[in-house]
Amino acid sequence: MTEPVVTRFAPSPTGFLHIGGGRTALFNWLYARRFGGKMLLRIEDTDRERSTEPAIAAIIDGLQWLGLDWEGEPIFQFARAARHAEVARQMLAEGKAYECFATAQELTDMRELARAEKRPPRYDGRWRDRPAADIEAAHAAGLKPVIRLKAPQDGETIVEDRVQGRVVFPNKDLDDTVLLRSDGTPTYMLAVVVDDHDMDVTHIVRGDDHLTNAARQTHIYQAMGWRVPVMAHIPLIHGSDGAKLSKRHGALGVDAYRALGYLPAALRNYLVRLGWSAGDKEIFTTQEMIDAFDLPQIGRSPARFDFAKLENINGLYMRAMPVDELLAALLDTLPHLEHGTALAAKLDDGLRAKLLAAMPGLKERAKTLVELLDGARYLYADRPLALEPKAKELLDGGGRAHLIALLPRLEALGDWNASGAESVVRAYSEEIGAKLGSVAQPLRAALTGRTTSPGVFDVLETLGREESLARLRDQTKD
RNA sequence: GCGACCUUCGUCUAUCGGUUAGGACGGCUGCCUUUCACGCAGCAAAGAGGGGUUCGACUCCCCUAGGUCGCACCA
Repeated sequence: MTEPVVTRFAPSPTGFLHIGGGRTALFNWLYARRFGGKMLLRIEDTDRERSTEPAIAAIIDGLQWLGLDWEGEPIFQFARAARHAEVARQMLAEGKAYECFATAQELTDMRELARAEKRPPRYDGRWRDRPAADIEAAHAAGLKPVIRLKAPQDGETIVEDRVQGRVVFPNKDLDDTVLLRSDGTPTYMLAVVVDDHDMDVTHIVRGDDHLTNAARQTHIYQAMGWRVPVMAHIPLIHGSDGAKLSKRHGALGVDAYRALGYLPAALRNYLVRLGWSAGDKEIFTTQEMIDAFDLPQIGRSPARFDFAKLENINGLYMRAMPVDELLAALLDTLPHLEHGTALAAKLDDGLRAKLLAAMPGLKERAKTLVELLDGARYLYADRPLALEPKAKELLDGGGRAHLIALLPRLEALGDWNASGAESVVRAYSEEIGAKLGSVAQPLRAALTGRTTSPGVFDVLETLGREESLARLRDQTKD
């Protein structure tokens, strides 16, 4: 029996949950699910200057919207500062760490000198082996030291990464990491290691921007005699031009994807295939993802974010979704959609029924909820309808005559439904020897104000007799 | 500057020394059709460059180029 898998998602609340973070969370979540373990959420808020409450709320909201849950309450790293300091002091007592009184100015000079000599900027270890007397003197002078790790100076540190492979770092390239600042607060490097250890994290899955940190953190694990968790550093997501992901590329908060009308299940499906694959399979249910997910299938090269593909997958999900569920998803998302309030304000049982009736025709024509909402506008537009320019042209260019001719025939229609309306319109167009399109298009223009919509006969049916005829009369007047 | 990592169609990817290098998105044709979509059928499109190793390299090794990340008392 192996120990249970514990993964964690550990965002710093200095901004919103962006798309790369969302994917990292998804991978952690999937891995935990796959192996019957759990995912923890840790908010890395030790940077008091930049951490904000709204960011914390946005991250939690983003994860929930994406459908990714975590075990227990979120752990706030800052709240554990005393424990982190305790570990630093323990390392100091054990000689695994030392006090360093180098001033900010000294450190800056050190870096500039290194740069001038074309060496990598690195702390030179000037307090590493100072006699006790020097340290006492510095204390006596009222100086506040940082605690630095006494990292190995020779040999190499090996990170056995499950995605990147065996990565070797010469120890001479890694300097003595600061563990505790001079004000007594822990650094990220210390806090992460202590927390991952205390939380019994077995697998660390994070962006490969942390790969070199992994070597430094390995030193801390070794100094404490703790077992190093399995590491998996996944490549970052890039923008469509291969450069760093920017706003323009999709480096938006996940809440922005909700506002753009993407379904969480579709976004998950898109994200899981960015950097991970299982043969040629493209579409996965959540369960299929869980069953197929594992670390070896994660690629080592960065992927570019592609809105077109996301849109395609979202369209696939929308079309596959039962109409009542899709409608529910649309209505739930209304507060987040740009023109959502217009529909929300008019929503009643009648409109709800019309939306549901129109949904089969609507969902074939939309790739996002935004497009779905837009496509549904004719259902609740106020009379007389504002006509789009092309729709107006259609009526002015001879279409109105057809409406005038059709109006009495439609008024005479017994049962008001799509097939009945179709017979009437077809009979008329045959009578006058016109193509069906030449009659159907003006009809559509008058009924929806547009030149594209679901099938006109379906439009007539869902709109109902009164509304349909009224809209036609509106357009025959002038 | 130093270090690490990456490099298959425009994009996401399959391939785990032997394939006509496959799939998906996007693009283009066509079919369907009352519009727009959907759907269906088809077409074009790739191993960064150069050296090795091998009977045989997309696959292994080296170099070059390009890209990304990292090098804080930030996380």
